[in-house]
Amino acid sequence: MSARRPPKLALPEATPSPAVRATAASVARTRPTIADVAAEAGVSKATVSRFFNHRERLLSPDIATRVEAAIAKLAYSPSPMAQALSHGRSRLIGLVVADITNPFSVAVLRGAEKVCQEAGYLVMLFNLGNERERERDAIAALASYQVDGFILNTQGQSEALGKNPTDTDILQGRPAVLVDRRHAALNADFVSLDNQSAMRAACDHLVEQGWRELLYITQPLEDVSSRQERASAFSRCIKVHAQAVRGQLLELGKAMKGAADGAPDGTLDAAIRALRERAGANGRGAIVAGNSVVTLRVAAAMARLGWRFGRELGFVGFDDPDWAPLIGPGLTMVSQPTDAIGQSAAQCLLERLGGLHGPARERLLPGRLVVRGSSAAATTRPATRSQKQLTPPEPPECAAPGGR
Amino acid sequence: MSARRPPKLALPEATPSPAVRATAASVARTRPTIADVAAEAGVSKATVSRFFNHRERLLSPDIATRVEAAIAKLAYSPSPMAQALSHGRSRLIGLVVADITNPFSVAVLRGAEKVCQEAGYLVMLFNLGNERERERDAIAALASYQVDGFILNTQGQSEALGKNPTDTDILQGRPAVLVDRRHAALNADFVSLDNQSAMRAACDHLVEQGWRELLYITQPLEDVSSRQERASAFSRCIKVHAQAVRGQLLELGKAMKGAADGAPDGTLDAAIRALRERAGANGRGAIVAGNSVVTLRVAAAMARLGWRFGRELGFVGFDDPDWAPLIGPGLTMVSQPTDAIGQSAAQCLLERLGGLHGPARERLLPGRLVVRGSSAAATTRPATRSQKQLTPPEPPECAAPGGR
DNA sequence: TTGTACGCGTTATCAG
DNA sequence: CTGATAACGCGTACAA
Repeated sequence: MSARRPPKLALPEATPSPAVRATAASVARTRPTIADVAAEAGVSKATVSRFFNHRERLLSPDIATRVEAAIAKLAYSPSPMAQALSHGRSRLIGLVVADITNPFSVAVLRGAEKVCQEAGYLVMLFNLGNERERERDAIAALASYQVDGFILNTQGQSEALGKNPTDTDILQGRPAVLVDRRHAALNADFVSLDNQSAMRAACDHLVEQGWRELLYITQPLEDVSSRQERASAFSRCIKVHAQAVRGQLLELGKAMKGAADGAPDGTLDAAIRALRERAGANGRGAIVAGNSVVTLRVAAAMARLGWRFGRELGFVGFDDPDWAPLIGPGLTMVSQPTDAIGQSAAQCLLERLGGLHGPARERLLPGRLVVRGSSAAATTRPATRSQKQLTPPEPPECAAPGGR
Repeated sequence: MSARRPPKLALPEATPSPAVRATAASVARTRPTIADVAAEAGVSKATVSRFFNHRERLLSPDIATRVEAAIAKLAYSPSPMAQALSHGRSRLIGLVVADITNPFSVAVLRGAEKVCQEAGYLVMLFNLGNERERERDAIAALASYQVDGFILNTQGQSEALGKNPTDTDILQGRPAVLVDRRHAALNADFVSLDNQSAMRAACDHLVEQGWRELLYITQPLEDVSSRQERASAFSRCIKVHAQAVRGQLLELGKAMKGAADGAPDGTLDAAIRALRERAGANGRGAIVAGNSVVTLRVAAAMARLGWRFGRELGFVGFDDPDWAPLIGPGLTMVSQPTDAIGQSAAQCLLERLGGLHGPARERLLPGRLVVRGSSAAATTRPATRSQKQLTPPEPPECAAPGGR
């Protein structure tokens, strides 16, 4: 509204405006256009356009250099907006994230963004803030900007999409890659941790170290495929080791939107206590946490109880945040190749954008078990440490350190 | 190249193509255009356009409803791309982040994105990955998409910008808001933590609790204004308390790009040891960490030494990550109002976009000191705990828990 | 109050 | 090999 270029007068044969602007462009308030370059080089717009797009088709070296010079002089670069309008591709990639607060999502985002940037794409970000109803809006908003493709890390399984018949079109026929969470109604490539194998590695390790009573703690399964897959993988592991270990699953309540969800804390504490009791006095109960959010809550619970990982209870968690080595004796973690996941997703998408057709692909990347103190052999020291603390000192009331 | 709409034939008076497409649009592969709506409603494109933009100007109720119906029927929404091209505004906001890995940046991003979305803007994200040379490219790339404004959280002070004369134009005259880090060459609004007061609160607290030998640890000051401000604020605090405490500053070496920067760890350990020796046997040495990255490294060092916060050394850090309560006795932290910072930045920008002129503004938000165990009174127990551990057991070599 | 025609910056088609 | 010219989808003076 302020520094907008004054509309050109519609004088039929006045001095051609582009040229005018080009020469007067010494103090140009606006980016040079292809017309400016054309005028500067004394050629037509089409020629300049060809210089960029159809370089293979010979344009006489003479003219080519003239155009090149003009481009350099004016520091011209094509407007992606106009290109999108005309040519149909925006060189934009829409990225929808369920919760930007989740370090996993950020790590993936990072990997994906890197690849996209290197390929000349820009990322448009939409954060759902854990409000899954907004998924439709997010995709629609992105689509309205003509994004060339989508990378989706969202909850929405069947619910949000698929009801409305027009939903099939929601992607506007543009390719999409799903990350970490499958999407029933969408046929798209899928990239994720190999949850099955990862869980297997975690459980095998615990069993091997002598932990015998396992508890898997997860956020609400809801429609989130990765949570479901890990949970069922856990069950399967328990079955495999049936003669040696027992297992149980705890699904945390939904976190109240932003609230400190106080009640669940109580149930979490109780569940942990119960685990220890089930395991008996030999200290062979261990927790498996479904992701870093759960890990955080479990660690807080342990602090409240005055317990220490690797002593009262064993522990393995999914994700490997920076701080995992610093909690207690260090937390044993299944490290996800987040960067690779993000990069892989972006590459998948780029391949599709490059014209690759065919059925939806699935790319499962292996996790890596990072062993630290929290899962150290349970059998070697129950008599020493655990027994000693069998009845742990009552935690100093609620004067817990975390004054949140 | 594949499913592109076939170019309309240039038949002078053939059946008007929009209408054709509208009726055949039952299986439309492309979004409806304003022409489709116009045809459907039996009015001109201009009328439909007016329906959106100049609602106040009377459009006969009759036609208004017809248009409305057509819009609803076709599920039409204007193309922001075309609008941007024509009208000059894209409803896009460019967000440049120095390092998306930094939780602080993410938290700010979150707050900003929320406000932007609510105001109908979409965020285009560009992550610098700590490569400051890319700042120019980032801004240029975003500008090429006609973003209406910028939110910048980048290192670049004078270096990257300001040399090239065209750099003044780099923002294309579009408003920008700087977050956390000032930018010498840019005149733009600035939103940040009130570093001066925050540091003051941190130091006062430590002094009050009896810590007497302070060490401020920061990432390389380089050109990052927030680091510089905190460092000088620290010096000032030391001066204020000169008769009671002594202070020193440690600037960590640049982290090797992605590497485990092994060497600096050694110097960090040495510095911490030296601090404790300076403080003497009364255990009154305390660390102040400039942000959560430093906190992480310090915590790792403490683990290597076998020391515990609040016992061998006191601690206060900037930023308040989730895991702060879980390290040792809980870490005392200066919590930044990250969400508010992000929101405030976005609001600043929206005001500018709304036409607000005037000189660059500066908005400093207060931090909040969250007291936990790591800074608990130093004077009450040096004789008990600290003395006992005066010569800490040599750490078990480099078999540190963190197998990174 | 509504319709017509043009421009925004590019690309693609079709003559030359 | 190069130059007009028509889209792309929309906003907006200008005319009706």
